[in-house]
Amino acid sequence: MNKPTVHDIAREAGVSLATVDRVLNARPGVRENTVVKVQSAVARLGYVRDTSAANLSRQRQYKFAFLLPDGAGQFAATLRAAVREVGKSQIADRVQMKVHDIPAHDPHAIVRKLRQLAASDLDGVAIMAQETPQVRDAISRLKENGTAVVALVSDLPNTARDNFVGIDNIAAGRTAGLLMGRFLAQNGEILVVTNSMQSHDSLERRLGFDTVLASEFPHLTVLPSIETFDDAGRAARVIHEVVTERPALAGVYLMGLGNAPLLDALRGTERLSELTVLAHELTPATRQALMADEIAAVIMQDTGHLVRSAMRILRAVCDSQPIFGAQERIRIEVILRENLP
Amino acid sequence: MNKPTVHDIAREAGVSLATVDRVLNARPGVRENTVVKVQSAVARLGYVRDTSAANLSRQRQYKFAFLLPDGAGQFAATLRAAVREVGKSQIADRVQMKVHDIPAHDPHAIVRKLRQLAASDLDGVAIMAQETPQVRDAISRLKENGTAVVALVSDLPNTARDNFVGIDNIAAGRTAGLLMGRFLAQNGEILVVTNSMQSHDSLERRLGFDTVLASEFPHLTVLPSIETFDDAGRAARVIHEVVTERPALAGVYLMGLGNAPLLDALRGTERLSELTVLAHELTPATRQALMADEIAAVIMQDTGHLVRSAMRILRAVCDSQPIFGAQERIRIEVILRENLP
DNA sequence: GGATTTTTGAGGCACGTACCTCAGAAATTT
DNA sequence: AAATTTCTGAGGTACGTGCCTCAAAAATCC
Repeated sequence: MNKPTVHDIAREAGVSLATVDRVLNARPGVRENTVVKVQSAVARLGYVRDTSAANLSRQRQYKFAFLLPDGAGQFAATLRAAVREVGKSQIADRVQMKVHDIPAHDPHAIVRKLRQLAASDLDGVAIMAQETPQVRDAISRLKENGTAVVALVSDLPNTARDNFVGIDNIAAGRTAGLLMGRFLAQNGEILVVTNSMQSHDSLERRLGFDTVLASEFPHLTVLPSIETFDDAGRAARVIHEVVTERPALAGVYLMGLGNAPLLDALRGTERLSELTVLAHELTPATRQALMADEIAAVIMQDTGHLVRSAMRILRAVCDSQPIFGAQERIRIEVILRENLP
Repeated sequence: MNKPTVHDIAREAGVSLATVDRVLNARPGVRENTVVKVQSAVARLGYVRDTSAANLSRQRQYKFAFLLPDGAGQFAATLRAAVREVGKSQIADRVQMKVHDIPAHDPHAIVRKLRQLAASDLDGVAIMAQETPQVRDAISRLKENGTAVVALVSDLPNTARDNFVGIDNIAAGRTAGLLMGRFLAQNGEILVVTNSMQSHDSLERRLGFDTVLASEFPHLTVLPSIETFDDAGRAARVIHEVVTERPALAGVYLMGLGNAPLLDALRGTERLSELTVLAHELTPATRQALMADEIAAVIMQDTGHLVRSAMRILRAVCDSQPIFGAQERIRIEVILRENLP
């Protein structure tokens, strides 16, 4: 009752090992008739390719690069750590992962990096970046090169990327909206803050947030989004202005990355304790704010899942195997003070 | 710059392959001095054992059994499905997992099953059961037999089990308490329902729930727990009684398994829409209730993670390797209508 | 029916590790 | 210094699969 091997298949199908091998690896030179015989033997015996042996024999080494923005605060740092972590546990499985920093706001530098990587013998790239024409072109070039590409965290929908690994941002915005509505029973205004409304993510999150609040919690008014453009000073000024000038303010939705300075700015206004604050991504700053009851909830995506999923997808694309989309959907996690991981 | 192999280590350390092998597998017959030489070569070259090749060569087959209660409703069904799912994806990695049904309320039958399993050549057992003296003894016998044992979902703290795989139930109860408190701004009473307060899980969840509500939300009063003892008729009667006789009732916390009949009972009272309901575990029933806005939130543990974690721990115990506790901690997930997976 | 093409069989080497034996070197004891 | 014990080296086989070659068999075409 042992695990069947190719030998067993060969015997069962009444063919030779070579033929079984040809069928299993979809190599040409086997009659349709014989293919069926082998496949039915596979099905009958419940044969499953031993990936250990297969990888060993094939001597395959996957080389993947993770391109992460250098200035995106703690979230990118967590992601970097996750890549290293997953990478360590995967060297035994012949996967090599490397992090490359890219400047967040310099498309040309990103393109230079991508071109440089295209020259090396890379099997796949996971990239977290804003979509610009330059990046689009560079990704097309990578694909022509035969490199697998996935977009990480932020989708690049109009590029040649093979897949997107990240949460559904409309649903994330809807989740934030639902939480905000349930937490705030009284009338009030909601402030929405993001780095930049240029990015797909922010647009989608805002869309989801507004949709839920408008249809189900009409007692809450959502103010126009404030953009910080990664400028802590500017953020502090604008936040201070809104919080002091709007007594009806009841909630704040921090939609993007780089929450630490925004939380500091909110603390500076001395009204933080009366506000219901929602933020994205669990970082040291948001964790601390959660524990101090300054933030009501954090909506996050598990960086470990992100990295592992990206890796699995890159590998599947490299082996031109199908991708199980359902398995690769990244959860939108809601973290409160009491279920902090 | 390729992955170093044992050969490279041997060359680097100036010893033979056999010696490297003896050091790597902690076999006797190597001088301390030489051991150090080999280990430093390993460190220098960054050698990592190729698990594919190792497993292949060692020809190891792990055989694990998952003992799940037969009558625990949809959650157990989900768990069963997860075992099969994970099992399918793991046959390639030489892990064989099998589900065995055990009657939930018959300790003697459980013991019979365990004894029967102890006789077979099993490497590990994951078991979800209530702790009774009989079960305790049976687990001790399994351990003496050299079988790895983990408790699944419900801990068996006073047994010889190697580990517990499941959520921290006090924290889960606290999370429920926090959600209930935040969702309910007005005064009111909370009904808590469980199968049986005999189980560790229910006690711990109730403890966490009460602690948070008492200390932070004193405007809410928690009523004594109602036990259903898996009896749908009884549950419906008691729920109906409480809901109709207590106009101040504002929230319901369904703490245990078997939520479908309880939800039906609540629907029967026609007051469901004014109540804030929290439940555990995502099942078809709770999913549907979430989508219909009958339940405010579900607290769940990912069955896939449970099974995978149990599998990893069983394997680690079999290989007497260390267990990375942090990685194996099961998340307490909060699911709302909008972040349904 | 003969020539040609397609399909199949037999076998071998490789991958990196585990585990075995046996001889010989080195260290230790007598 | 001899005898004994403890280490070490050299070499082998095995695991299951991938991938290759070469010849033989079978099917197809003319």
